[in-house]
Amino acid sequence: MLEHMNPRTRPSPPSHNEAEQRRTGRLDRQTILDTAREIADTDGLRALTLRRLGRELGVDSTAMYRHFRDKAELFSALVDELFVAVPQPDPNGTWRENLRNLMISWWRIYRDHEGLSEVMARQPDDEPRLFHLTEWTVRELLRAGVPANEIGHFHQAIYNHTVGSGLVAAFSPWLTTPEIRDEQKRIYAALDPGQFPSAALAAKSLYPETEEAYLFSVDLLLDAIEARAVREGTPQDRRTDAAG
Amino acid sequence: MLEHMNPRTRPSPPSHNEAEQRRTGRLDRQTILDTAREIADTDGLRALTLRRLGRELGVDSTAMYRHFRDKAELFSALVDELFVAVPQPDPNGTWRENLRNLMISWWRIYRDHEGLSEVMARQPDDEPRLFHLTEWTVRELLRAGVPANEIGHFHQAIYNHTVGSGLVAAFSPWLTTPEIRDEQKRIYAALDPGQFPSAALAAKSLYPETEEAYLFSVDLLLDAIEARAVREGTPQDRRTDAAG
DNA sequence: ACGATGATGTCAGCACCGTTGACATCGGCG
DNA sequence: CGCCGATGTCAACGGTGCTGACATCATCGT
Repeated sequence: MLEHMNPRTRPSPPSHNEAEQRRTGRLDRQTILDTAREIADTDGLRALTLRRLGRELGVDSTAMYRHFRDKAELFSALVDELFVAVPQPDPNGTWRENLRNLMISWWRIYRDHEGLSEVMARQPDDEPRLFHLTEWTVRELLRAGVPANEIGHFHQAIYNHTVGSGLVAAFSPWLTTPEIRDEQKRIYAALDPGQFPSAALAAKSLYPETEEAYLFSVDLLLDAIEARAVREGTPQDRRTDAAG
Repeated sequence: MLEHMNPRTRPSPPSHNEAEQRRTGRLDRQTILDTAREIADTDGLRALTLRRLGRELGVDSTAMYRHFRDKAELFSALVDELFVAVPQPDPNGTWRENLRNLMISWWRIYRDHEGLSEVMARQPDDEPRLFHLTEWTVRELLRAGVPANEIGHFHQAIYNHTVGSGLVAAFSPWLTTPEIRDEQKRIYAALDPGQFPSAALAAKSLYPETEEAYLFSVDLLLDAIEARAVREGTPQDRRTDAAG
């Protein structure tokens, strides 16, 4: 499969001394990744081009090919880095606290890196990072009392809501940028009550602050999970052993 | 603002006779839109280029500029068309039925047009179509008993979940394509139970069928909304008058 | 009937994109 | 010292959205 790599890319030192710096060029996988992330965070995904990256690094636009097979591999490494920001659940926390914290820190990665959210969401689910996220989510669901054979639906609901809300926020400046939110509020307040009575009535409450709204929806979902888990599975909170 | 349009684009006949066909060229806004949607549905968003569109229509790649100011306007018209597929809520239905149907048909648009889902999500919220969707959602929430000043959070939860799940599905072939789903199931079943005990335990239930999983999450969310609405607002189901 | 007019499609070409093959450089090692 | 491999550069390819100049051609007022 990977026996004949791109001869251009010879990424890692052939397991020489590990900590040894490849003092070869001014370029460096990590430097490239840092700059790339900065560009994406600042100016969005479309601005993250190899030419821009090269300009930013004072290097030719094709120099990156010595460190990454192609742009896709660069993206992959980029999001791998981001997901380390999701902390391991606290073994002493309740399942609900842990699930809540998981959903929040996960979502915050999307919020903090809007430009890369699309790339994160497209990253396939067989990466080690995502294995951990799944493991943690499933563990807490089991602790909540969800039967093992129903975990999939609950897990999917959480995944969809978390990643989905992250994507929506990243794609919807009118939900996240305060000035645009205010503008939208004004638009809805000025709606014709004859045509849109309900929206006009609730106009003042529409377009709430982004994180506050997400936290609300997380608690909403956790309420439902709790109710279902109690109804369908073992009600009490169990320790980490999930052998039931 | 629009006083001096792109001289190239002279889109609508100057309100001549309305139903009169502009028998001018072989091209036509509607024909372009149909072909564009077909390309996006078949081969994805990246395949939808002006050159491909022109080739498909037997026309130069720049001919579309006579009917759309630019590609963004074409996209905008494209998604405007798609949202008509969300049917108006049944006045005789309960709020829960109506909200459920709304969330399902909305989501199905994303599922049925994966290639355009990204474009749909980026579409700003001040389009007439979205006004209607907001109006309908808010109306049902009011009927559910949610107080007007808390509608925003509930509405945002529904919007995030619906659009978010649609985006996730569109971005995650490993969740939607049956063969890839099975492959993923196998990967999780073969996980090291020492390292990922919970995930290994629930492996068989992970990666459920896409629509079934979404329906589950919808009911989950509606459960929570119902519980909260009853707790915080007027419990009973009211008729369409939202003047409370 | 006819010529003006304006709508529509075509063409060449711009700047930008990711990517490749050939080349220059340069440092460390035998 | 001299090799050689790793790294960066250069020119170029085919792709993208888009523009200005041009050609065509139906319609309409005279």
